[in-house]
Amino acid sequence: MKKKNIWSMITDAGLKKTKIRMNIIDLLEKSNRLLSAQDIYNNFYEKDDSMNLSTVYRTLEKLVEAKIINKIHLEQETQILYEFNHDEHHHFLICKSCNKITPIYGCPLHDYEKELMKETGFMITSHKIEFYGYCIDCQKNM
Amino acid sequence: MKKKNIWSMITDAGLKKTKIRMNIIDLLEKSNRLLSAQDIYNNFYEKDDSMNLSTVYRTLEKLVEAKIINKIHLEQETQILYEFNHDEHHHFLICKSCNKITPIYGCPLHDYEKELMKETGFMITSHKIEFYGYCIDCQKNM
DNA sequence: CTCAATGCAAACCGTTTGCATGCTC
DNA sequence: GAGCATGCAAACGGTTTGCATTGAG
Repeated sequence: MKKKNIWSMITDAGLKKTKIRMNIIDLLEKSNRLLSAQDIYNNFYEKDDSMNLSTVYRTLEKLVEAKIINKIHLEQETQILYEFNHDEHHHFLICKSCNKITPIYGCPLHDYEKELMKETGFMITSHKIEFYGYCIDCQKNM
Repeated sequence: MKKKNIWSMITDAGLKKTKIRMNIIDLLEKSNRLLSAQDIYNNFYEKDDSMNLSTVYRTLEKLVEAKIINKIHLEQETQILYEFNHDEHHHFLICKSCNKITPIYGCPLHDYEKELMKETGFMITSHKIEFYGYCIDCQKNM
């Protein structure tokens, strides 16, 4: 994503433009996998960019509030993971063997939720699905 | 549940029969809500039954392994929760206002999983759904 | 008598917080 | 210059572990 676009995401959210925020958004946007705070910290640390774990956590918190990124809490993961928010509803396939996490777009719950709400009176506003199993590669090695 | 049945669940799992295990299974079986290790500890502590948090954790671990109870990791909960295993597939409705957790039986994902497996090649072995929203009582107070 | 179960204290680990300093607006 | 952002160190909170002791089979 262009630098200019990221800057404007930051200012549109009422946040101050700082190099750290810019870099973290950029990293998440380019990443093809979910990243933990520690992953992000390591990434910059390895490049000799000074970075502080607390700052990473505080930055991630702000970016989640601003809906620039999503916070993902998966059952089997000890760490909280983050992804760039592409504004597309999705869930995850999680391989129990290699831990690879694959997003899947599309969602089967729309009608079911309507039905559930009618039955229970509970007002459903969101949901979360995790699928567990084995990815193609791991199936081959089994 | 009868004491005898609980004793046999323990021995069937190859575990030694101890008062603590018996009591924890009994408590979970009688509880109408999910309990954390701390909840369980408190319950006995309040009754002046000596109890140790490490032991609670170790006992819960064993009982989960033995499939006598289920371990439930919910996104918004800081603590891991436990329930007696009634061997009925279910998910949870979670009220964002009062935090009440309501189990719902029945599941809409069966066909969808088949379809997903065909599309992706991923072998799905289990899944987890959490529904978030507002329970009837909290809707009234809104 | 043996090995699993328990109690206690300390460690663990991801995350959060208090406070002093730096930097954006 | 005001107030948000950052760095550092310490705290936090749920959970786990090491080790000595107890107790079930």
